[in-house]
Amino acid sequence: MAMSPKKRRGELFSVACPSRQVLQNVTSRWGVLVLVALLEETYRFSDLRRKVGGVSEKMLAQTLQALEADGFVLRTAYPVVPPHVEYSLTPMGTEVAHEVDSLADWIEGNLYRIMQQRNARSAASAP
Amino acid sequence: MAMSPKKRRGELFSVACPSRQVLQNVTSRWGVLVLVALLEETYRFSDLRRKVGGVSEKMLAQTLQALEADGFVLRTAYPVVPPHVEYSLTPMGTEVAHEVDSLADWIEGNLYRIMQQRNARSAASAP
DNA sequence: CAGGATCCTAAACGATACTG
DNA sequence: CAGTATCGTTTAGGATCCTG
Repeated sequence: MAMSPKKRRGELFSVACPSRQVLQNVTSRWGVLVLVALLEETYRFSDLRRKVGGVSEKMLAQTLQALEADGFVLRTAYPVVPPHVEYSLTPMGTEVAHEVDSLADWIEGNLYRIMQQRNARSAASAP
Repeated sequence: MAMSPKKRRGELFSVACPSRQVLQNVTSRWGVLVLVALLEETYRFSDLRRKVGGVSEKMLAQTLQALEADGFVLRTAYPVVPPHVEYSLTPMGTEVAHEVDSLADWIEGNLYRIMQQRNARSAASAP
């Protein structure tokens, strides 16, 4: 793991930075959930759809394709009938997934705190 | 700080999980950039708008309000004319921002790898 | 300067139906 | 089963004008 003594960021704030698209794929509404789910285990399409509550077929397919194109998700299709397709994380995908997982973890772990903050504010502005 | 030895997640996959909304605010297109920017320093509205390339007034205001409601961003208005408003991170905001920053860092640091993966795939599917 | 109000377009999203 | 195709709805997002 590289240790940079200095933060060398600035590209991200540029309109044309390619990182932005990747960031969008990874942090999209369903992208986050798919990555976290696949971190636990390999899933078939339908199982993943059941796992990730609320996702439509279309969005799941779309999300998986984007993540696959970025090299984060590996799609393995077994030539049988009926079709059997498995989705898993690539080594690179596992790395991002850990980052995303860490963020999701923080939020879930601090949800109570966040909610209190929220209530405190609405109470203050609505006496 | 609580130390849970086990991963206690699953709520996140539920359609009604409140974490999802917070996650959306934090990982939204502009939310990420705002958090990372404010991690470096405090910004005024217009300066932040210049810093975050491509954001419109409306979206910046909207993003800041969402992050403020979640208790991540502190809005400080000085009663002078013309108006002077500063945005900074709350202690809690600093914590999430570090998570987000870590993710953004990973992506920027691995962008070359990701792009190569992408090119390798499009070359493979288009001979 | 910091936004709110308004209007409008493009994109995201979801439900359903259909196919290999 | 694992999608694709189509359609209608909703939301995100941007441009512009306006005000304290």
